[in-house]
Amino acid sequence: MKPKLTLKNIAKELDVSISTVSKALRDSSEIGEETREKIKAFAKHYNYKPNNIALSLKNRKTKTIGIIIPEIVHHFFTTVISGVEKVANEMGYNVFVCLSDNSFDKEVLNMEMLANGSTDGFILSLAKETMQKEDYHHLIEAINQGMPLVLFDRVVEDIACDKVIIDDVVGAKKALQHLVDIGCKKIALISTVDYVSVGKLRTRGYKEALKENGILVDEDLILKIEEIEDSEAEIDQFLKDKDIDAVFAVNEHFAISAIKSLTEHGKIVPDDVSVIGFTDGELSKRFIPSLTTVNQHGMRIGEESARLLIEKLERTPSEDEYYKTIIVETGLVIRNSTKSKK
Amino acid sequence: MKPKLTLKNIAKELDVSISTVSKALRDSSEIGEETREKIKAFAKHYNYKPNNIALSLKNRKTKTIGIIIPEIVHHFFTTVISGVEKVANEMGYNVFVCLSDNSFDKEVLNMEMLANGSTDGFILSLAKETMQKEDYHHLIEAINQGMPLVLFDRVVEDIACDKVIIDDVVGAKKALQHLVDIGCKKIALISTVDYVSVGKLRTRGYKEALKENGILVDEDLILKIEEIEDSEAEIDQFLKDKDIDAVFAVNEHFAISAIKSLTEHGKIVPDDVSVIGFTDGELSKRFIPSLTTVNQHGMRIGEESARLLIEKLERTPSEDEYYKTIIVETGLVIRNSTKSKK
DNA sequence: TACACCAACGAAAACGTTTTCGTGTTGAAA
DNA sequence: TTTCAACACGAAAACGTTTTCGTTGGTGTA
Repeated sequence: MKPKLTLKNIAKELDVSISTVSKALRDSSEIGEETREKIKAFAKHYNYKPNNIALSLKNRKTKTIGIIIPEIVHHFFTTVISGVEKVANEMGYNVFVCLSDNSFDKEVLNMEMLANGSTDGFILSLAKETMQKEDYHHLIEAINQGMPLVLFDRVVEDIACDKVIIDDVVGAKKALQHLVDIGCKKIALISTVDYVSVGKLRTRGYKEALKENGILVDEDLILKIEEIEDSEAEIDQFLKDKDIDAVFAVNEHFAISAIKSLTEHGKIVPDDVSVIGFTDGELSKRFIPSLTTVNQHGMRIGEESARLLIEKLERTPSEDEYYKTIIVETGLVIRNSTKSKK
Repeated sequence: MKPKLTLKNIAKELDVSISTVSKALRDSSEIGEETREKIKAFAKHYNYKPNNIALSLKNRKTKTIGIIIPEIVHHFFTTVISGVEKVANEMGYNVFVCLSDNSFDKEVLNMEMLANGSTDGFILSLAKETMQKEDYHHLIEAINQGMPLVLFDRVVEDIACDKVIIDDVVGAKKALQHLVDIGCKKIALISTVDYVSVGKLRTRGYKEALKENGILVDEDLILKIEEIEDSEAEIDQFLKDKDIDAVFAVNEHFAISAIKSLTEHGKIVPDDVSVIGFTDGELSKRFIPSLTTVNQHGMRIGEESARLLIEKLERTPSEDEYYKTIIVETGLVIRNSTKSKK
């Protein structure tokens, strides 16, 4: 294990000063051509690479961004990471991935770890627990420290930062409109509890779409799930002998549980009941019947978030601050869990 | 945006020297109790946190580890990340996640980025392209630089480093034995091309198990898939009017494609044909019929890898080097895509 | 009184860079 | 011969820490 090659080493070896080496490698015109070439040849031969940490310390920027997500074993979030990675790498940035496990404490801890110089900025989707507690002091603190922050997907209105979200309401309405268009009238909703922003918004879209189509909202047809763990039994209990012709679920797991339950109770999907999910994952694509879903475009969300963050990082901070909210459009992917248009 | 609090700032504010502040905060006995308490109170009040970058530079270690994976939108790899994160955080380490997209060039690039001081060591699963090229110079280089390296899942024998793998051969044999035990005799194999180590090993397990049970290996029953993109059509073509009573697939996607194809050609799974997959993901759990699979325990692989790496990082490098290979046992998860024992 | 010793603190180097500001050596113009 | 650029290079500060090694002033002992 040879000692790591540094400017100092090169300088000593070539009997010049450290500054000369540094300048030569950066093609400064201050250095004579002969020495410059000699130094560059030497550096190349011994594969010199400047030490990132030293650079970070000097420049007071690390060229890395941190992303904190509630859980990684979740198709949507992995596509977001994928998008972030992509544009980050294109712009010469590294990505720190941290998991909050939906825990408030871990989220705060992660932010503190990353805020101590490891990272130039954050991309964050809030933990469920955080949204429940409504305690955002760690976000405020980071912003006050001058750390740019981009929230995505699970955001909260009153934090002054950039945001990337999808049109949850519109997305839900698209799904509902499709169900209405194919002739459904008794449409059940399987959602999450209201403090998860997406659950609330999609529920709103569901209700609005129904009203717009002159259908009465029946609260008995709405299920709100707290714990994803035992959702399957809960959904089965809920759907059992309900008189419905469609189900709109706010994620693919709920959608699949619904299909399972319906099938077991002798109903045919999509002939008797049509089912639409949210989040277009592997599951939706490969399930039989394949699922009609609202596509969230996680990759694009990641890309936009990273772009937003890096843009802010590379601007002079003197320019007056303003924050954007980018809304990534959802799309409806029509597959086999819904009837075809009549 | 107030200027970041540093030792220097505190020192000036309290009219002591930088070293005094540093020592006070680290509870050195050199500092008188009065000043010590004063400094600690000040630091706490203004929420001083030492700058990570400066610490890294000073200590020549970053307390972060890098993990490079071929693709993130893949249940197995996300569980591995999850495992790595878990033990890394427990030990006070951060995790850099990088994606190689199965590209050799991106893998090399990622390693170079991380090797320049950003990271104390690597956890890596090789890109498909790398295994095909059999070019491992970047690994060798990293090791020579004194960067500990742990390979997992897709490993290559002759690199001197720690490895965490599963017993692919044994896992495949477990699956095959189960198929034989429930009375299957004409068992097809859907695998990947041989340069992907896991494909080769699972194929070997398949063949060995057949031989041990006195069944002839029929090469016509073996399909090797190059491109995952159009695997569905390829599998359908392959299975169409084959006379078989079981399929063993080296991942869940192939398994599901097989079930689809079989079902479309009028065969019932599992009554007519039993299907076993490898990698126990969401898909396997929720598909109908749910899939019998070989469970790879990605989480444990991640945990073991991180433990191995950190152990090496925290040992004095003087101790004589030796490398471990940890084999994480696979388990057979029996669900509904295989007949019950006769 | 002289000496040693201890407690409490500060100066400075080091980690590996970049960059500003010298400084010494040329060559040519006056 | 003197003067002055231009050229080629080096010294040193800075980024924020930790740590080694002083340097004080005061106290106790012979």
